[in-house]
Amino acid sequence: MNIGQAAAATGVTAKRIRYYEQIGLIEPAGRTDAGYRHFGERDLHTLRFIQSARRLGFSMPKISNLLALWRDQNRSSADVKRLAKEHIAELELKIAELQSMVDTLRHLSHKCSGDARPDCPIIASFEGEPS
Amino acid sequence: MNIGQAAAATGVTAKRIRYYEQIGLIEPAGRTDAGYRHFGERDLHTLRFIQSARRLGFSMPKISNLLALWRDQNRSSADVKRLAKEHIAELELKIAELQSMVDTLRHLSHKCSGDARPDCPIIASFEGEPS
DNA sequence: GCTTGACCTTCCCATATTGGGAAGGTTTAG
DNA sequence: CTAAACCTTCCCAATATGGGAAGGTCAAGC
Repeated sequence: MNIGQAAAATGVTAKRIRYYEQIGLIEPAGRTDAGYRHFGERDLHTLRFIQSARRLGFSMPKISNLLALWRDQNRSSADVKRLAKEHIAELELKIAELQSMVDTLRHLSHKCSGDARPDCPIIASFEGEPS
Repeated sequence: MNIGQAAAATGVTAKRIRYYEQIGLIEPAGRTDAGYRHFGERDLHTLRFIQSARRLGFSMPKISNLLALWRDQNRSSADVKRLAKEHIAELELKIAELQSMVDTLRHLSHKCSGDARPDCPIIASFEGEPS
């Protein structure tokens, strides 16, 4: 199976597969005599694993950790759970930051008449002291 | 006032001030005979404006729009409010994505025993069909 | 007046994670 | 055999910023 077929089978684009190989996230794929990469079931499995983790917002280094645990038959589920909890904490921190922005903007927006006049508390707040 | 003092006065690093000038977000600063940039109150005001908008998560192109409205005495507050609302919508979309990740991870994490055994629903879910 | 340290300048490189595309080789179907 | 559809590597792009090098300038102390 060549890279295009592997991409179609896993949802990971060919570009990304090459990139993952380049940064060492995955093992270099085997090559045909002509230099084409070829992928087996095991490779597809790994790519699907990466795709799943990526959808949950894990960064490349974290995915690398998860892959290592995945391959480690002697892992403890506690290790996996810890990584997951750390990631949850980071996501929630980010959410809180974004929510704080939304709250501020909603508040300002609520006070803005939104008509043809130029006066606007949103713009005005940007002029004020850096809070 | 030179760039270091302007940075201290506004919270925008010297590096960022130069970058903002380079991409055309702000007007090129005046120069001394020796080539040093110098900044006046008006410049500081602009930098503080940018800093405020940045803290609310606006991207550079959006800040550019906001600056244009700020300088436009004939703006309508409706225009500002529209930009704000669009930005709120984007932030909330991002929040929803992150929250969805958190929910999934919490669910998986809840089912993970987190002990010394290797079995882990989190890892297992990454192996499954790409949902 | 000179030295020294703290500034300033521009230029290049790096980040993380892709996507786009060019130039050129390979495979496959007709 | 040809044409299309692949594949390869390499370079450039994006965001918004930081780091650092090489070199010029300014201000303070001696």
